[in-house]
Amino acid sequence: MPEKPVRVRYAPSPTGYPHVGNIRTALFNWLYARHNKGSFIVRIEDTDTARTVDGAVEVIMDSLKWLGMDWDEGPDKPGKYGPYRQSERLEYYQKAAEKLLAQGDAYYCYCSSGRLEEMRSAQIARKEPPGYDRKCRDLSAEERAFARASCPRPVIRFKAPLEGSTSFCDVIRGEVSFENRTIDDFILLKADGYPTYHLASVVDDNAMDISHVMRAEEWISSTPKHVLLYRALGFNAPQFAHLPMILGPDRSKLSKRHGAVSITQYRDDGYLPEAMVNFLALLGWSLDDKTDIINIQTLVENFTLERIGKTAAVFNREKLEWMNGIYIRSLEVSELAKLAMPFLEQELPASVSRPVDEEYVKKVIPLVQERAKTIKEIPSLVYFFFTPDIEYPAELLIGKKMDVKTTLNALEKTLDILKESEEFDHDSLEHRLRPLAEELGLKAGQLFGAVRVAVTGVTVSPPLFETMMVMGRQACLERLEKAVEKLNCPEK
RNA sequence: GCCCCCAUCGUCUAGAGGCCUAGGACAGCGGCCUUUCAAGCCGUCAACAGGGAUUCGAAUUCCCUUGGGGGCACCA
Repeated sequence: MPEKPVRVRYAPSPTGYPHVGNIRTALFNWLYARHNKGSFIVRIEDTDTARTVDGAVEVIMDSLKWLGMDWDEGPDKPGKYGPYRQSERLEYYQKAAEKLLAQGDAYYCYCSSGRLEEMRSAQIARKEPPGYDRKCRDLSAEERAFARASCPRPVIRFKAPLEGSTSFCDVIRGEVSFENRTIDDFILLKADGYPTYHLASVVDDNAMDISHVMRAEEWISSTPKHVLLYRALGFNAPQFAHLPMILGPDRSKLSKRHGAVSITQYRDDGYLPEAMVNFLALLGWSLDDKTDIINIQTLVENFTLERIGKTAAVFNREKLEWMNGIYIRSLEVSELAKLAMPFLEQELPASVSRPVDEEYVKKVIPLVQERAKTIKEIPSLVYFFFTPDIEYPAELLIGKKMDVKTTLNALEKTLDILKESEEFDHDSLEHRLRPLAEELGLKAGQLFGAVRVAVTGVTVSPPLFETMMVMGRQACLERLEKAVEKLNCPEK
């Protein structure tokens, strides 16, 4: 039996920016397509005209591109199954609805949203499951004509079976079964002529020859509706794979109140796409019992549905950070410098002249590469390399078990030594300053601490000698002199 | 309320009846290295939700309970 080619789709609705859950779904679909040399299709589900957000489609596509997911068919890549925006496919849904109407599998419903709302709240008050009471299901011709007069734009509902059960085989969860009496007479076509998700996705997945529907677990309870639709329409249903949910730290469905959930936020926060992909892949999937760092090619080579888990996963930002650090450290210096540029331009103080010198950035970057967890934090780690002046309180110069006198003396001696020679590389600094500490009866850390503050303005910095080297002899001497001044005239 | 799904360290997970004294990773803690901070290395803490059943043997199979999550829109 020849295997059907794998055709999977990512079907976002442009009602906002894609969050990590959506993107993880996209990633699994993409990985599955690439692993099986199949097709990855992007279909825009813009059937909710009221909630559609301008520019959302662009952000969605950008997000996919950023993460390295390419698509074979999509709104900007017409294939033989297009168009790929549901708003441009209304006729298909219309036709399907009419077929169901003609077959007696669907009916017009004239109920006002007001009545529906009242009905629902009454049901909830009575602790009954909310659902349509099927008032319009079996209207006579006269009743229909009468209703039509007051409601010229009826919706079309599916006539769900009242008895029996509907089941399907989920690739991840196995057999899932629902009692038909729990299935509502859901709406197929809305009053505005647009389809609901249920109709549209079934019609399109069929028309586009989708082999596997991979989507989040939240869809599992609407799947029997889809199965019923496939059947009524005479379509073969695809394979279903319901992916485990990604939850917030409070174990509830991810939403805005969980902070950064939009994938673009992570890009803006200085995360690398490689780290993001790696991390997301591990939310609900694993390679084996020990591998955490997996590049995208390895992911493609090894991605199978069998290794997808069933349990919802909490989005663990600390692990993402750790992983991002790993990827930052694996970058070439010039690459990291390039990635850091926009963040430096953005975050460096106004006193730093623009444009920022990329060649200088390349010299600075190696000093923070193993210290940064995100690219965004780089400016705060290196700003003193760029600012014409540094600000810090004089007391900062005085370290543990030090006082004004000893600190002043240490800095003056340091200046003397540094002025003696033009040499300013790591080794020469080391060979001259370390003995100085001993000579002054100070621990290396005490001397270097004072010099560090004098040169950088902070107590935490990259290794001192490398820092001084990159900063240059002239700048260092000037800053040391300023520090001495500060200690001499405390009011300064 | 009804329906569905799920259940291993705080978190992500490995585990398809004996390999489990339950493995890895993040976080935490301790240490080494060290001029600060990191990085790196070493070590440590920490879980099979509970109860039955099947079996010579169960984290792994079945049932119940409990817990968590999701769904129940003219939203997707």
